[in-house]
Amino acid sequence: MIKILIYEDNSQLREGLTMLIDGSDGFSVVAAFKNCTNIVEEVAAFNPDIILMDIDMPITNGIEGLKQIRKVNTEVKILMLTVFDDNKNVFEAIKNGANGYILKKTQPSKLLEYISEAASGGAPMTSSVASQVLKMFSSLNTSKGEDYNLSDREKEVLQFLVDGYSYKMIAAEMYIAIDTVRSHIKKIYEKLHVNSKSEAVAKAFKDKIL
Amino acid sequence: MIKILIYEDNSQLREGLTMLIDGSDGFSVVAAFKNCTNIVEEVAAFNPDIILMDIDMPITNGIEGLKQIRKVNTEVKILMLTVFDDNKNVFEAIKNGANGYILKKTQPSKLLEYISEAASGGAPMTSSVASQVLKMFSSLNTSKGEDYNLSDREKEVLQFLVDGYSYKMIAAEMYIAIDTVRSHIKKIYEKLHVNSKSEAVAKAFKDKIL
DNA sequence: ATATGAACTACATAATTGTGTGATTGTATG
DNA sequence: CATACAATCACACAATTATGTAGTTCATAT
Repeated sequence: MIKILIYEDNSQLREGLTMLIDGSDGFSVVAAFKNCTNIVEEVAAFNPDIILMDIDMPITNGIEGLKQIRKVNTEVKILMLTVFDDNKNVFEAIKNGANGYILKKTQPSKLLEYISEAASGGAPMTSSVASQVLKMFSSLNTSKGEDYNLSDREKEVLQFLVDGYSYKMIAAEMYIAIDTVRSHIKKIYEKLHVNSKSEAVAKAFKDKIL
Repeated sequence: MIKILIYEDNSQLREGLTMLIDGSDGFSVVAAFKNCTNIVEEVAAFNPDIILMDIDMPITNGIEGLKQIRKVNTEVKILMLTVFDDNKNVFEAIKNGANGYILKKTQPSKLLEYISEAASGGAPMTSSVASQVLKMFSSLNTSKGEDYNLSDREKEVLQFLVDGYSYKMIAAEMYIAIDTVRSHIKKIYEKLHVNSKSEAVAKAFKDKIL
């Protein structure tokens, strides 16, 4: 028997969900609340397997609720429910350890299926949401491709800059004169089109040089 | 009518898939091949809506096939098919622009559903695969948790540092005296345990402050 | 009510960084 | 062979940054 806890501010939907789920074999709604004000206590008290969490709720929204639970409980599966597959929320939810993200327009039969999947360790997602996730993923990972063709030695120096070394320290580490370090750095700045250490460091991170 | 192209080395499965899909209303298999040696030409010739791509194929594997198509065609939807939801392949496939990732053990009815979803812009995934994707996502993105409790104003200043502003420029942007900027920065350095601009910038990136 | 801390300003000094100009050596590459 | 370029070093000057000490104001929390 899968124990389910529901957070949904719309009372009609809340009751509808409860009836649907409770009326199905193998599923049991242990409680349903209209806000997540006392969510931590409630989760501890009812010890559910799955939480259905509406995102758009007044006072404490679903993302906040998610964060609060995850601070104390990483076990319970949390399915986010929402009307829109809006980019920002999807991202936030995933970052904070949601186990699935489904749209409210999902048909009842599917919903039960999703709950089962989540209970057995899967991550059910409406496919439009999944599509967004994939896009984010591949965009996050694409390197800018920009190539500043730094020489090997210049890359070494840049690495030291990123690691917070002063010119003097770099000179010592590389067994070269401090003026040589200056000279390398001057060249690096030209190639990266910057004119300060911190800009160079920022660019090294942003463009994933090194 | 959704036009489908199949790549699958196992002839039994290839024919099974073809029969299943071709026998369903609204779906049409335009061709099926046992390897992706000439995939670019084939895709150009048949102009399918969806490609079902087996990952585990001899000679040119599915990931390679995927890459080759994506070089010349970003429109066609590509569904990866595999026996295992093995981590590395999932990651590679997503990075290279796959539109979905489903296990071969998926029931036929589901498969058709997945194809439809992909055709309409979704990203169907077996939920166990989705679960992996989410894990990757959150692990890639997990902030170190380190909280340096910078004040709002300090965060603003740090952001300017990251953007390569000098003290003078920051003072101008924030309508405060340069000495105030110094003062904020001193505080920031204390909180981050650094003692130079570039170190602060590096830490801001590394620990995803801001 | 008082203490705490954020935000602000000021002045001074030392250290580091940024920039210009110039030079030598060795290694490729056409 | 000439040219280009990476890597090395040097000197000088200006600008920026780092650090210390010190004070005011305002809001918030104990």
